[in-house]
Amino acid sequence: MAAKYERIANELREKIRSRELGPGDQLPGEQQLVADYRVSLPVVRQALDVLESEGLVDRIHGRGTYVRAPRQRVRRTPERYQWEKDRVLLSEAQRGRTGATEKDTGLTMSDLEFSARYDTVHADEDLAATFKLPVGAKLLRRRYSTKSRQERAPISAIVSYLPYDQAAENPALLEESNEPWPGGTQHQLYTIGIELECIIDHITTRPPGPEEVEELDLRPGVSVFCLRKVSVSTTGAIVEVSDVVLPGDRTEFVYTTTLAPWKKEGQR
Amino acid sequence: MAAKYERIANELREKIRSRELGPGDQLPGEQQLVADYRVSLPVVRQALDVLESEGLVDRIHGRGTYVRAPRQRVRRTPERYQWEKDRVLLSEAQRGRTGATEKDTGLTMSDLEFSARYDTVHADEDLAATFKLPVGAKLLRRRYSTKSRQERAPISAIVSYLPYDQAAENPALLEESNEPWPGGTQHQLYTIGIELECIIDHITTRPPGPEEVEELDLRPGVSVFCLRKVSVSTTGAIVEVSDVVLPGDRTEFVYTTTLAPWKKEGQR
DNA sequence: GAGTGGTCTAGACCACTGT
DNA sequence: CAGTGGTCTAGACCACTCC
Repeated sequence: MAAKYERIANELREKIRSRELGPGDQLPGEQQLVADYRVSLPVVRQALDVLESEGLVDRIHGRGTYVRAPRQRVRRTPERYQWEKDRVLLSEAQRGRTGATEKDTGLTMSDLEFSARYDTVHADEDLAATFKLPVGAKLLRRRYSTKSRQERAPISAIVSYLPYDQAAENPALLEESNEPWPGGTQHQLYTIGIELECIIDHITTRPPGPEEVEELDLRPGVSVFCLRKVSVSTTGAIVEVSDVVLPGDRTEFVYTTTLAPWKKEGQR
Repeated sequence: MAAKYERIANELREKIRSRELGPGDQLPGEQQLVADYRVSLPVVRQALDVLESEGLVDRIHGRGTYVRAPRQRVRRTPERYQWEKDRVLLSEAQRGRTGATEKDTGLTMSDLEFSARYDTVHADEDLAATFKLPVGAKLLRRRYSTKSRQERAPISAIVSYLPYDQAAENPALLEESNEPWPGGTQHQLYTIGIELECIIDHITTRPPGPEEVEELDLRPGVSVFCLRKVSVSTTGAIVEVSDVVLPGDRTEFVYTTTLAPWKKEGQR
């Protein structure tokens, strides 16, 4: 009852799972499969479409179809937030020496190409709800892009929002030409008297749009992580919201929850 | 230079993004598009394949192609871990009354269909590294499935691993017939003298296999979240590892990181 | 039954990668 | 150059949904 393309996909998938075809191995050519299974070319291609969308194979034009190897994931932990906060109180020279991206990647400042674009937008329903501001509230939008100079590997694309009136308290914060700001956003907030109490991470996943496939160099079938970072000040106000899009096959989030001890004895 | 199917996909995508076609709206039929764009049927279908894999449209056999509406996401926060820990010290009657799944969903015990299967496996490289045990170490594997009795909606599929020798200290823990255990895993660990110090969540995403598409009722293009939960006892030992697979379009993780205050004054 | 999407054939021609 | 995947045509027939 199963469709022919499903049968072919199933058999090839089984060979991959059983390691008969290991990572990096080449699959039979399309014409070979046409002959093996006595079907037409589009059917074979449809079967390979399935495997590609499951992330099992890579198709390389002019070379062949290969079993995809799992990718090395970059770990992202919330420890960076405390690290960033502690850095705010250092001298400007110390703050300028290195940023959070360098800490993550181990690259130095000179390896990185950094760009920032500022503009103002009005809060849509979603942002308004997150900020607990009315729809249409004026926001400063800051878009950051960091790339490695060597490889054309894009490291991250970040969109950050600040309530406009809050940012305007220090006019220097409205100028994109001041980027990269030594000490980052937490230091920028510090210049207008804001200390962060906590940061709330919201993690979702979704398929990428075509721009993101281009930008993040994603293979077919790979989803992206969306991290929405909500920063809360010690006064309880929501002072920044930022959205980070990360490649789903190269990222891992790690969060540790410490539990309060039982009051009474509980050991045997 | 763009392929015909890409042009069609781009135009339709633009209509969806601009809200000219809103969630739930029907797209033109395939034959209609064939006529509109003067291309063959497979080209139109290829364009729709693209939009489907981007999660923008649903294709319903015999009815039509519709703009997909975003799904309501279920929030998952680590507060449940503390809640589970506190519950361990309650009486058996109190523990039996409700479990973590009910807390999440608001459903009652009688609405839920619970099943558990136990067996033993040997640690592969991945599990061995997580447990910090040698490869091949004996593990008790416990697979849980919880479904709502009304809808055929599967709520979660969980695989949990315990070091076998550790679990064997209380023979009752080796019997799947004792499930559902009042008070859950943390109470089970309590019976062998283990108190949890912290739980470490590792979050990744990947495309689903065909079984998961079936099991979780996933639409094409939707990835799954994989949550690996590592439980550490107060003695520093890794006492449980569990893997949870969640639908990527219906799940959101929320983690709050509280930051230590600056020692000196930092307000203006 | 009318309308819709799902599968399949048999072939053509183009574009990219390697030697 | 040979070998490989990428795009496309012009049809045929089946399967599902709704009236």
